[in-house]
Amino acid sequence: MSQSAAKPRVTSFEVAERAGVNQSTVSRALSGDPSITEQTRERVREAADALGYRVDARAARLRSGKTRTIAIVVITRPGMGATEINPFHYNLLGSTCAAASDMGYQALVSFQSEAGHFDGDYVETRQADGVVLLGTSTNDAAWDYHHAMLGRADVASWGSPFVDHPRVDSDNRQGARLAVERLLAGGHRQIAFIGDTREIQNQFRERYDSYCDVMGANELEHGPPVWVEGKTRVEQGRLSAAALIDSGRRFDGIFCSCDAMALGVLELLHERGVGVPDEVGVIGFDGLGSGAYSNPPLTTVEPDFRQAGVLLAEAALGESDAAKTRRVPVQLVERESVRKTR
Amino acid sequence: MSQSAAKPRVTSFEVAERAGVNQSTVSRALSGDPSITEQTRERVREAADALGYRVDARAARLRSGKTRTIAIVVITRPGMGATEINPFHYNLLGSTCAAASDMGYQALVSFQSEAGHFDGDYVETRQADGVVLLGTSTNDAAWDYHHAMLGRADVASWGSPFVDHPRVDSDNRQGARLAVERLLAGGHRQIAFIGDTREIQNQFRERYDSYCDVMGANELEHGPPVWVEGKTRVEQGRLSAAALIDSGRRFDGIFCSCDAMALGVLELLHERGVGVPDEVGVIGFDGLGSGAYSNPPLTTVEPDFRQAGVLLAEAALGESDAAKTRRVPVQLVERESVRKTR
DNA sequence: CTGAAAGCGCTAACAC
DNA sequence: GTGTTAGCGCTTTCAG
Repeated sequence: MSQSAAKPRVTSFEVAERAGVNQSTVSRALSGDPSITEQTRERVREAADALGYRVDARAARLRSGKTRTIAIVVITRPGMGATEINPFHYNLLGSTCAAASDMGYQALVSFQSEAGHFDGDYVETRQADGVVLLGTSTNDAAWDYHHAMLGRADVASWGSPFVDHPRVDSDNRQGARLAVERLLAGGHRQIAFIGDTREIQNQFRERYDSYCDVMGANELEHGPPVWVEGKTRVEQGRLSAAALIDSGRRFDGIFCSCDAMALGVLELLHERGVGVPDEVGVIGFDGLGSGAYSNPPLTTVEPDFRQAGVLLAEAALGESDAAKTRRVPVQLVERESVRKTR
Repeated sequence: MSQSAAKPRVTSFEVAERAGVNQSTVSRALSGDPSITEQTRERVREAADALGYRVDARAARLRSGKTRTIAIVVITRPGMGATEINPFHYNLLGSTCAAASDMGYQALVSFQSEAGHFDGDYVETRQADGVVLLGTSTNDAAWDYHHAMLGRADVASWGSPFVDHPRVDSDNRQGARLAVERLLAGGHRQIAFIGDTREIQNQFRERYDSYCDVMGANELEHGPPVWVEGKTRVEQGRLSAAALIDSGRRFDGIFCSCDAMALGVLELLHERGVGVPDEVGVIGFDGLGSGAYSNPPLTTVEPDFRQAGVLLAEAALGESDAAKTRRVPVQLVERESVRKTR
């Protein structure tokens, strides 16, 4: 069929020869160096087009010392398929890629779940100028592996289970406030918090603390966090809701620490014949798309993903003060799992 | 604080000196060349560790002529945020990244929506060995831009609106068969098809054709495809379902060309007081996670995403016959939008 | 089994 | 404004 000869790569030298200029002039002309005459640049361009020449990015980067690339590692759990990854993390991934692109950077992405395949040395090996870590906080081996780099100026992260380093995160306190106040506005008074607040779950603890504050400010009692272990967040939500009901504790509202759990809560409430939002109002956190189709559609607190991507990319590229935690603004997404305000 | 001097990069020459060997020996030792004595390799390794040496990937790739990278471009629509991207495409993206990783490749990912930012020249610029194109088929400008590369041996795609090239796709005929036969098994007889079957929508037309075949084989009448334009697939589903009801045509089952539309269909049916699955059975296509939380949970046809990723990566790397369309096996995911079989 | 030498294709000082 | 000259850091013949 075709010739078995290796593709004869066209180099800048050939372009130079055809355009009748020096090779370095080709480089300058094509990279937009202003000191090149428009006329020369045009001649070079023509020669390049005629030859089908394209700059070899590897050589350009080696010589220039730059990578113009940002690495994004998404932590998942062993055995987890692409469909089981939390959509929240996909959103973060998409936003970070977009932000990187806007900043003129490429995105090298890697899904990591198992020991032996962990890798965060993108900067050391000169593959990227910075790295963004995100994904499930429930893969200890993965986070342990990456722990050491979490303080670096060229590393940004979202959702790390550690508390000893700066990060990018939702404005959890404000989000919880929005949620609880909305529940109150709907006439819900006995509001329970469902979520894991162990020390390492910093985000959830911040949401819980803020929930307690808002309840207190309204002279209402807050309860202890309700949380039952389960394989997935959805299952944790189901189990927690069941435990809450079975505990006999009275409640007419639930603030869930995340949407995936809220979806499980909604399922269980439905199965137990508890009406939402009439008997019990429910609000989640994360802005999951699935919540728009749940029964009933889930009211939730959504972070500004675009902004999240920007902050993550900037932090990884050292364009912001990496020494402090950055907060992403949140907003309430009204759907139908809370009673209407009058 | 720290010294303002540029980071003094450690090279293989310094490692060589410390280990008392030649620079080329360092390269061989570290790359696992079997001709190096275990003893020498160990000495080199120690020196490298002591100096914090890491191979510069840019230099290694330039010299070796390889990239060990696959580019993945996800086509979206202008103005679309990360949360609005169809989860189906995220799943495909995740699977392709995973497959690439398993094959020893990196993944360079790029979300593209607007003219001026389109780019598919990853192979020409030696940034990747192949490219995978996926995403929404409803961005003409983007696909027109990429059209020319769709036939290449180093390019694979999913969901292109063009019909003049091989691709990777679900086994649409088999999927439609599974769906319709399941509806039939649930006692649904008057089954309508909702979806866009214009020529360029090859996937949907295949699903429609297969639906017709199965209906015919069961001596049942098939109807014309029902489809109403709308901004999003969900809206299209809502509008189409409304149109179907308003047409007065009798139906007790709906096979939807995709889950996003099915979710809209479910919403509208609920609003109109039509019971699912008792009065009308509904099945979608794509295996969207959101379907698990819809009202009722949506029975659907799901492609094997893992396999999809493998086929896409292989096709992009020329490891399979790029000249022919590859089919990804599908399976029925039973949820609750169809009547139980007896 | 290891050393010597070449050079991947480009960018960037430095000349003129 | 353009040419000359190095050399980025590595892999890979080719010797021995």
